Amino acid sequence: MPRGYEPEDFLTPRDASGEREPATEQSSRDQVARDKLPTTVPQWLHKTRIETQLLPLSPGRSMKYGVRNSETATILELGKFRAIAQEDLAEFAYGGDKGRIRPDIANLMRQGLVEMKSIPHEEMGSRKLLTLTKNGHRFLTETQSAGKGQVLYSGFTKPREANHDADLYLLYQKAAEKIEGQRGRNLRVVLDYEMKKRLYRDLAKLGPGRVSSEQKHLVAERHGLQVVRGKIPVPDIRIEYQARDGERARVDLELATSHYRGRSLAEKVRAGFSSTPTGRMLRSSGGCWISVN
DNA sequence: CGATGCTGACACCAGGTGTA
DNA sequence: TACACCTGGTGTCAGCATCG
Repeated sequence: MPRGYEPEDFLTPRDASGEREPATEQSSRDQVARDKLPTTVPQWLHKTRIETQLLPLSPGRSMKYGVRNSETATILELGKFRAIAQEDLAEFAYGGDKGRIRPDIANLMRQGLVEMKSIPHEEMGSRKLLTLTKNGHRFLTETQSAGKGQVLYSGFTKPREANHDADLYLLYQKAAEKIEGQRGRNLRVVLDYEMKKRLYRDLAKLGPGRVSSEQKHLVAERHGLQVVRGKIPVPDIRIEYQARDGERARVDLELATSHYRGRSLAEKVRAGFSSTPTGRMLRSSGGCWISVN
């Protein structure tokens, strides 16, 4: 089911110049693919094939890339979440069709746009995670494939963080389903990295030394956050969207992993975040609750 | 009385910003 | 680029309250 962005939100000079394929030329296979594309992918991506040439990162030959619509959608998802488990991507982005995801991933890896690693996992032993490479990041940036203001990430971090990022993708899917059930649209993903970056920048602007409680409250409020016991807890992921009535709305979500201590979780709850069980529990129980701030 | 859950304190780590 | 300083995250231990 396509969800989210309006095509005009993502019009690039290429789109405006009419290079987009006419809808009438869509094959039935493309129609099937459209129905299974990731939830955060703009609809026009279902119809395009991007061929672009990127300047070399270092002196040498420039690289020319040929990427199918479904592949662009896939790297866009990877850019938004930094790391996604291959099986989760197959389930949500390809409707469980592993036969379709394999050639896409192979093509992206062959072109050096995507990287795959087997990351150790506490509960699952290990799992195959995918992430964008630097070239993949440049590809999305220069083709303007992501929406306005959508921050993209590339490269693996530490194993625990990579697993955490991958779990957030599952969490997002659950929440997005609920938001769209309430007629929310134009969903945008904000990870904690981005929120912390903005938050700390504003706190740093207040100058050296101790920040007063009042100043902290003002900064937190500006970012849609709350001060809890002198701290500003940042949610793992924020989903910004357009609510049914047209108003901008957001949902802050926290992934409650097994190592979470009572106090930490209590602070998050006080700060108004929604909580959900670990990735595996998400998969088995489907449990997730959402509160709109 | 023991199990359980919550909380405080502490240490260490990672990531961000500002500055020299 | 290195460093200092800030933040939150994570892990451990211990004390306290509650419950069966």
